[in-house]
Amino acid sequence: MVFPSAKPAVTPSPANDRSELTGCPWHDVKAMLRQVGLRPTRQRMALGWLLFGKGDRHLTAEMLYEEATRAKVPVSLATIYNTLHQFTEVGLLRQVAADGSKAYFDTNTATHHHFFIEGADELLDIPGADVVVGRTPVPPEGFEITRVDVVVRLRRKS
Amino acid sequence: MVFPSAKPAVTPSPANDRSELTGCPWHDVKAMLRQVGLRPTRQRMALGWLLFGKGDRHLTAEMLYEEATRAKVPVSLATIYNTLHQFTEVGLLRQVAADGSKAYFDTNTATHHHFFIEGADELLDIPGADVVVGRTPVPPEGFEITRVDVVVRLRRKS
DNA sequence: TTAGATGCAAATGGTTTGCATGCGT
DNA sequence: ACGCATGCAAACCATTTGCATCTAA
Repeated sequence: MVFPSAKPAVTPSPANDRSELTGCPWHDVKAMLRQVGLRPTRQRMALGWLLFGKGDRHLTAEMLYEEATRAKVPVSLATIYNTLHQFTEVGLLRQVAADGSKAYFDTNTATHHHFFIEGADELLDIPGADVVVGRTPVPPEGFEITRVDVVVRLRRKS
Repeated sequence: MVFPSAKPAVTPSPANDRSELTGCPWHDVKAMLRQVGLRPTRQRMALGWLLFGKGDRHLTAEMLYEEATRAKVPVSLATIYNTLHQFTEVGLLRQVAADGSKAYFDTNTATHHHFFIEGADELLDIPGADVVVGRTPVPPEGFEITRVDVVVRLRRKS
């Protein structure tokens, strides 16, 4: 898995500025794609709609693929991966390495952290500033911090 | 990748109690294996020696495999994986999901966190209590925290 | 002797790639 | 029309599994 988190966004305008959004999903998604410099194609529109149409979500490629299929949107898995990565590069999504085996994509790109439910492999946002990283550690000489990931692993109480 | 972190150790005795260790690597490893209830076989001895013979380390299966090969220790990759997981189950190692693509095994099983150097895919211990998780978040009803993982992602300064 | 350990090779699962075809602009 | 997007299948990589063979107790 490659984290493109350090790459510059395609456009200089902040990808999270959704001020243009009106409430009409199709118009919104098209505007959003234009804003970040991605061609509003059929499948990108549909995936954007699925991803951003219902609040904050944590999805794997496979999940989104099934959802698209269920919604009768014809998309190949390869395109799902492409789209997920492109959206991540422009800052519409954030990739999370919770469990090592698969990549999760979070529609919430604000700074926040996660619960990870072992076994169920489910990812949950930790509300608010519920985890305070007290003192940010000093990086080694010559390095700078790109991100701090906190994953609180959970298991069902016995 | 499956985290066996919730599994009980094979023996009730604390796996990290290395009080029996003397300084002689071979004797030490044998004692360590006996202590956790694992048969001291040729390859487990060799791998234990490679893993614990030189301070705290962060290894992937592939790295350990190459190291063993270089050291003229005949081991198959499958055995490397088996051994790494067994050692983890008994608490001699800790599995870290830094980058999502491969599993790292840390010989330091004490509570601590990591730097992850993007690109180089290198894992470093964050010294001391250099990251303080201020307020541990309240887990959802019915769940308990098994572990808190903090990964500070780094990139070379421009 | 015998349960457990090992090695090999094949199977898996998630993800990526190459290339011919399709579709926005 | 042009060039980026898409779909498909094959390629990839880390990891796991099945099974025959070995080996520590």
